[in-house]
Amino acid sequence: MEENSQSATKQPRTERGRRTARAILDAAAVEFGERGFYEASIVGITTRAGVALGSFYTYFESKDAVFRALVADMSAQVGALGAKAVKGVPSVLDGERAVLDSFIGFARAHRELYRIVDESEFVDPPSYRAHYEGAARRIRARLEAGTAAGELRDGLGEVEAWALMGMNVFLGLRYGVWSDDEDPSSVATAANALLCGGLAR
Amino acid sequence: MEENSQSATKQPRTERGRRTARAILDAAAVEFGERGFYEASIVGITTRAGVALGSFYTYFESKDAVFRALVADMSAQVGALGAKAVKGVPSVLDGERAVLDSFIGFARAHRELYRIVDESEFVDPPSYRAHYEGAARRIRARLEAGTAAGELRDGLGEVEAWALMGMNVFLGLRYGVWSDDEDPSSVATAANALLCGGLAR
Amino acid sequence: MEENSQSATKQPRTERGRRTARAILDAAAVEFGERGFYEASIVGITTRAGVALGSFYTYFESKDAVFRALVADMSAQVGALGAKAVKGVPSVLDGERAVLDSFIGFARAHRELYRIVDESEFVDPPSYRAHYEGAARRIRARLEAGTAAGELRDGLGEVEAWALMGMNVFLGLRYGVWSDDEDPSSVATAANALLCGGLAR
Amino acid sequence: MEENSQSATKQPRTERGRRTARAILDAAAVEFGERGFYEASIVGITTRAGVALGSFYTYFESKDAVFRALVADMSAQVGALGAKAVKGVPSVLDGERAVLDSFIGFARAHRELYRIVDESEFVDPPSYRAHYEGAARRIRARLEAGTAAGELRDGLGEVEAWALMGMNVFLGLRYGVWSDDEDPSSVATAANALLCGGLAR
DNA sequence: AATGAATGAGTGTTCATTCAT
DNA sequence: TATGAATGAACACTCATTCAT
Repeated sequence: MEENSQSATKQPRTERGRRTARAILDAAAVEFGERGFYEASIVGITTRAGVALGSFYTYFESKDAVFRALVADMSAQVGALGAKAVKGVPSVLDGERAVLDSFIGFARAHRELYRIVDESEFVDPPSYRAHYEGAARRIRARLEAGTAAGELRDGLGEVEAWALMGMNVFLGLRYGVWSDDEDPSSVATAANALLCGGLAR
Repeated sequence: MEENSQSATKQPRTERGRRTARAILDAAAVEFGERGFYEASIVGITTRAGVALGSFYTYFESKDAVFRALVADMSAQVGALGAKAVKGVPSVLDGERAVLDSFIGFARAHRELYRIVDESEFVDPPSYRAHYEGAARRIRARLEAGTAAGELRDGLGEVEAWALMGMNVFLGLRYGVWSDDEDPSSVATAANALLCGGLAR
Repeated sequence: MEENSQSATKQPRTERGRRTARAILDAAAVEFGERGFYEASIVGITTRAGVALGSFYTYFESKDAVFRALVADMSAQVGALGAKAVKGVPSVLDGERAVLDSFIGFARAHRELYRIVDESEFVDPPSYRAHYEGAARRIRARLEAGTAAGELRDGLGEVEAWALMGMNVFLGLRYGVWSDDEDPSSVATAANALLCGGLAR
Repeated sequence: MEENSQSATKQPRTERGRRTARAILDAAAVEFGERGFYEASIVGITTRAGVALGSFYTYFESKDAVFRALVADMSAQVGALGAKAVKGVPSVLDGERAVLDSFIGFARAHRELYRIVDESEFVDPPSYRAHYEGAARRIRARLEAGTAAGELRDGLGEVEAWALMGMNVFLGLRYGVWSDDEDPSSVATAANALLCGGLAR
């Protein structure tokens, strides 16, 4: 749980409060990840967190509010992950491979990611849009930097960013969440070949 | 609504029954599309369909059952759409462009598509997997045919199919459902350039 | 239960439905009368009515809605009672005595009256105002008719109507609801003497 | 807030404690007056009082207890008000006019009076009875004194006391709490005319 | 086939009260 | 004394599903 989950939460004023709030947020990630937003229940969350039902409402406005906090948090984690992956990699294309590689690994370690982020399309559409528009913006910035640096061709923009994001998301689902038996870096390499030179002979 | 929605439905025996069942299924598509599975209600569906609440259960086992029928139906429509788009197009790459082009148009005309198909990830995971695995299989078959025909390079397989599918899905969301102001064929052309030769200079 | 309780209720379409709705409304009068609005519960009502919890919501929007319906109903009953009491009595002062007499009797027979009408001051102030403003209006009309007929003195208006209403309400509470041991007509006679000639020697 | 609110309160031992207790009691009057007993909350009270939630229980047993303390307090204030109004007025009838006059003024200045006293009918019936039985007793004593003094006729008793009290209560509600646009003394004069000589021509 | 009344399990949320600090 | 975190009982309301007509 990173540090940007303050939205819609009632800030704890003591250390003990901080621990409780954290326990609830972590438990919520597990509960939502396992059962989905609608099947999840507040008692389910508080039971997992080992606190009383009422304590939930000491720290969160509502079921929706924790969910939103969680989406925002995961969104931030994914963003940070990408930034870290490209850090220090001079080639944009290599950087994108690293991004996908680490993303697949992350999806494996956080199988709740898709359950939560994707369900925000139904629970809180603004969160969903914010997540994907933010990710697309970051990818686009990287592509444009690649063009500026002479590594990538001209004219790259939003369409290419969304195409690349779509690739990553589906490969993360298929090879991160749905199965463990492919090596993330082979998948990333294969996808990267497409980015580098396309599919044509 | 196409004709393959028999799964989990109780087949009507009279013409009147057929009309009622159809009215309910169409209404369900609207209700689920507008409100999502969990917010949708059976009364909402029957009210839209102009029939009594009880009539719903004359034709469908349960709320889940209509939903599954709907997903299967849309999945089939999308499949048929792709098949139609590539029909008679000799080049695989051109075919893929046509697929994306028509898919964006379809998403615009059927904004409920994503609301329904994507939500099956939470409502009925098998439907969701079936939808995407089926689509990936069809794309893969086309790519392999391209390789066999000498148009595409060797070694294309599942990864490329999923990458391509992810591109299409996200471009359909971004340029089909979320906004109308780009020309589908320009989007398809830009994405196709990526497929043809990648992003590198 | 009189016939003006349609407000905020979902009208039953069958005879069976009508019976159920009536049973719920009657049970609500008992429950609210015994426990007060806030201590009363919907299960308490439906249990008394011998129907399932859900059936409550088939006929009433909410807990507030039944309560409002009940207040309106009782208000109408009290109004009708007064009209009936003065009917055919030529003297206004005699009529007012008859009104109080029958009102005390009514309060005895319907001990829930005060619990319900008075609590509307807190649950639904508009209902409360409507009840008392309506009653005051009717009393005032009778007083003015008395003046016009030469029986009562000039200048009688709202103040006298409210004064008279206050008397009746408190005597109804004291001698109707709180104790049975005074004869309603003696009370009414004593109060009427005050109306006729005041308290002075 | 007068000084007789000790019932069911835990007496503060320090000056600081006394201030806190007073702040809470005053805040409770406002909270109950604005929101009614059931909608009022302890946090609402402590927030208004500017103290921590827990401090409430340092000075009061329970929510009911503050409420009872408040009712007792207001009851005493109203009683004192009446005593003061008749003080030094030789005529009982003039005294009663003065009582009503000052009572309407008091109701204007303390709009929470009715909200609190009347709601005790539902929250704590003994408080309610005590309030009205006490007031009736005092009125009755004044009337009997009037009879003894030869100013009022014989046979005045409980019925007349309750009648008079009912008048006052409803006129206080109508012209004190619900509207400001009548002059309290005109209202009191009109009501007094009724007491003096009745309504007949 | 069609209708709509009846059912009751399920759950989010509130809030008085307790208690460790 | 003062604080505010923790507790959990209680309840209104929803809605999928059943079933008598």
